[in-house]
Amino acid sequence: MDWRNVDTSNCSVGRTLDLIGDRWTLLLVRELLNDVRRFSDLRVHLDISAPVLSRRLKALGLAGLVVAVPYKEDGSRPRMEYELTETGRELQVVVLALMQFGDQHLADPKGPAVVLVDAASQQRVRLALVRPDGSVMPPDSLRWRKGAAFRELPH
Amino acid sequence: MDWRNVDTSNCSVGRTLDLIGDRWTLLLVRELLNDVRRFSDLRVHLDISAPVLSRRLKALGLAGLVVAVPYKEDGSRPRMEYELTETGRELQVVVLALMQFGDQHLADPKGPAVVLVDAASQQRVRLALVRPDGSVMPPDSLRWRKGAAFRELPH
DNA sequence: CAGTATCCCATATGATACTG
DNA sequence: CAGTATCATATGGGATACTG
Repeated sequence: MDWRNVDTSNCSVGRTLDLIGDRWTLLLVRELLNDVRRFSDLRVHLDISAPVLSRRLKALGLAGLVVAVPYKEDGSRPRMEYELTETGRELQVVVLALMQFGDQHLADPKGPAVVLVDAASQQRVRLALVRPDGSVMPPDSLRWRKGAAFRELPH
Repeated sequence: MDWRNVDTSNCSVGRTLDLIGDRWTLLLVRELLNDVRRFSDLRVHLDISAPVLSRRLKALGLAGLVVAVPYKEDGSRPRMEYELTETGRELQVVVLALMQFGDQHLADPKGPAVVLVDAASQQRVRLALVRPDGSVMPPDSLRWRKGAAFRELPH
């Protein structure tokens, strides 16, 4: 398959980048994955301006990745907490991929700031390519093939 | 671990986003991973303007992710081909993560345009979290723990 | 044709000031 | 305090015109 003839207007990489390909969204997702849910916590921890945070949350809501759920503390007005939807939580793989690349190639010489572990075994885990039977595949034997919605480039 | 106290200025997610977190770079990496290597091929296939393509290639070169190697066709002046370095090729995991999310949640109802297969077995493959022994872990039992370069947030 | 320099514009961001 | 409206600015992108 010559990739130059693939109609990439239909490619999931580009579609996903349209959704989350700005400087803040994935950092925001990282926070939400780690249960930072309140506007002011997000604002302070990300060091993001309030208007931008507000807009990003709305955009993610519109895309169905985040929902606002009200909570109430004694004596104060109800406020909102923001949490990832099931779909939004699946962005985890993107955040982890960024983290894995950064840890390997841009990291602090001392090592990673954060490591990923399996809650059950406490072993460190990583992203890898796996076959349907669950076996791990070497990254260089990956091939891209035409899928159901494949389109040749017109002309 | 309360993530609100983590000093995220040292986080690999953010560091990687600084490097490739714009709307073009990862699409460019997708092309390079698929052996589209020439300036004009990249320009046409991505539908990107020449100045931007030029700037992105330079930036990626500076970051050590891409190198320009000269080639010569009979009768014409030598030109450049752009290819990913070993480090650059490791961005594959990021591109695949975007693709996997998009295929699952933003895709054409007909299915994915492109599928990933293992060259040896021709089986479809996917990104998953695996333990050191190569066994696959369920995504919801993932935990983030302090790593060697962990820093608490001042104050 | 391969690539770059220049200029212009769209968009994203932050500061500030505001509302409930 | 939780958020939003408004505005100024920075950054990234494209059009055009240029060089070798």
